[in-house]
Amino acid sequence: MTELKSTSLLSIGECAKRGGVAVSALRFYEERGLITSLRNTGGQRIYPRASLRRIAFVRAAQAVGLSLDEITEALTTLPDSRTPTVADWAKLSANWLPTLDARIAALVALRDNLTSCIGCGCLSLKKCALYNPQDVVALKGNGAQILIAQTKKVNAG
Amino acid sequence: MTELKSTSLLSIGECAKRGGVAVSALRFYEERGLITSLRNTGGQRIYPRASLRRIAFVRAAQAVGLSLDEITEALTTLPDSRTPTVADWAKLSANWLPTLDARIAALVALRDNLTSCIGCGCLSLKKCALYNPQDVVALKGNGAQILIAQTKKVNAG
DNA sequence: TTAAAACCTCAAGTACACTTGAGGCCAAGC
DNA sequence: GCTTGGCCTCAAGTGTACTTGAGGTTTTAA
Repeated sequence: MTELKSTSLLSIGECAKRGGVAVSALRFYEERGLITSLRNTGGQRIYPRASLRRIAFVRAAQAVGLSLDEITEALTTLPDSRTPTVADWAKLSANWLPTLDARIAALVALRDNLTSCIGCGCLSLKKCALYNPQDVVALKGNGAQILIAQTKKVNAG
Repeated sequence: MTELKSTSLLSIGECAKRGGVAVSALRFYEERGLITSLRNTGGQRIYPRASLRRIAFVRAAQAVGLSLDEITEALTTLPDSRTPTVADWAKLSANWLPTLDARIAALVALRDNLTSCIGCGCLSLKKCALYNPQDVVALKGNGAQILIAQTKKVNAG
């Protein structure tokens, strides 16, 4: 119920609600350097409205499959000295397109392989996605590894 | 090295190599009830060749985005009393198609939204994927949250 | 025969992204 | 003024999916 001001300043609770994240997540993001906050005289966090876009970026980037470390790195390319413009954000987001495309392509390939396997009963064939680990491993390669949670390190041995 | 027999029995190391997983992962899968093993006289695990398909299923299911719990549940529908047939596996895999399709659709939607946002500079609009938390939240819903799950960095060798 | 490689169990550790809890301060409404 | 709820910090806990380590046994190759 805290409106703070009718201006563009938000309390952490308001910011969390509007940003679609938990209050604890905002504190965590700040600790990780993903977002920043100002403080009021009582020491409580206040956020300019522009923070919402930054939060939205973080969430969208997570949906694309980036880790918080990667997102942090991406955010460092934003200007420190001024509020980022639409063009700044667009530039960042454009970087996701190849990743997204790759992720989509990998899933489509898996689906198509499954479909053909199921249709033709070829499950025992080497090229079957179900039988050939390489097909699945390929999904983990450069940029798509998020598809399999906790990818282990590949033992070069 | 370890050929055990030229029959269809595999040591855990062989099984891991052929299945594309780590030895420790096989032990972990067994502990979780995802796979089973026999033992030789010395107490070491041996696997029938059919285990490879089960392992492949687990890995493919992970790529689809299922958790180990979900995979365990799916596997319980397989017959206990006999080695699963191609039809058994095909039936299980067919269940993934809707999930896969949904996952693909969500990513495509995100990509298209980004593309149009970037193209038209609409980043401030309510319907922008970058600005509207709901769009991102939808990607996390039921069964798709793995897309946002942990990314562990792979030291590319 | 013997040394190394592979395997065993059990416990603890790792990584990510948060959440929860304890103990206490600040701000708004009645 | 007082209560209530939001907010604060710091530490510890959660869930997933494994990996790593210690200490010891079995198997295999020379």
